[in-house]
Amino acid sequence: MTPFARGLTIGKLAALSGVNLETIRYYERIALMPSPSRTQGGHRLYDDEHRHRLRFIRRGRELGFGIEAIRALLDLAQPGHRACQDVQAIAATHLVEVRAKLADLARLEILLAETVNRCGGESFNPSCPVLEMLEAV
Amino acid sequence: MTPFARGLTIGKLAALSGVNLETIRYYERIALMPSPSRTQGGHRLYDDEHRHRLRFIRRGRELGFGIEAIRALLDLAQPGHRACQDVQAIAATHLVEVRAKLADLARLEILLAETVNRCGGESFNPSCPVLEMLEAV
DNA sequence: CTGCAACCCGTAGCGACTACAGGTTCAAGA
DNA sequence: TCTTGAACCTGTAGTCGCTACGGGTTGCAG
Repeated sequence: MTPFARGLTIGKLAALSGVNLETIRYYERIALMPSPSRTQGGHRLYDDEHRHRLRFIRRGRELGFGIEAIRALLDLAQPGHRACQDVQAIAATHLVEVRAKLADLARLEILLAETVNRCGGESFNPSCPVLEMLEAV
Repeated sequence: MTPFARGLTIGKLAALSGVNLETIRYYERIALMPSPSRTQGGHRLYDDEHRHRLRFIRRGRELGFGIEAIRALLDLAQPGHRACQDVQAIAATHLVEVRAKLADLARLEILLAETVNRCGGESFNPSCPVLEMLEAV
């Protein structure tokens, strides 16, 4: 009946945040998450600030940002020196990369779909279009 | 003036195939490429069969197949037991994965583009849409 | 025959986790 | 109060597909 439910265990935080328990420890090891306080026995105890930060990280990962980008974004999100322009620069750079990957993957999909299709088509094909593509001179 | 230009060095093979020299050695280590013959001094010497196989592997990688898939495809491409149906199954599975990634990335692109756009828009925005997205409750 | 580019091997690093192994702590039920 | 066993701890190694390095050897052209 404590008024403030302080002190989430790592397991609870993991369940609550949707981030794997081992990933949380990993984030601490690479100093993306700060070291939380501990029980006398050494178990980690997290508070709301940790939860917010972890949620920020998870969202960043979902948006495809790399760890270092997220580290930078977390810095830029500090109250006091919130720099929207810098944030936008990071996001814009990331967007360019996402679009490049998207284009690559789209090209791949077309090529692959077309080749697989020629395999399963109705017409008689004695050889294998997929192997032909891989073996073509 | 040897009639058969046998015995490509690994460097020549790398240049010729567009596969990194160290990658070729890596493929040998994981037994994706067979061990070639050697000079007396121990330098690798490749022949046409190696070149064909490496080209097959490179094409497979360009199509996004994983190493184990390529290993399976190489087996299925053996003259004697060429199994188009099995090949097609591997390719179809891969296509499903490619499409899943493509869909993920497309969703991501839309979300990211929309958010970044709200940053750079003409309208006055005192806060940062990117940070807002990352911090949203 | 010298010099140096190309090769050799083995190992470690990348990114972002994930999966152990082998031990300790916590908390709920008896 | 004691016991059980789930949850936690640390540290290390594995994943994928390479890439890079260090320190040594070989090959070939001048």
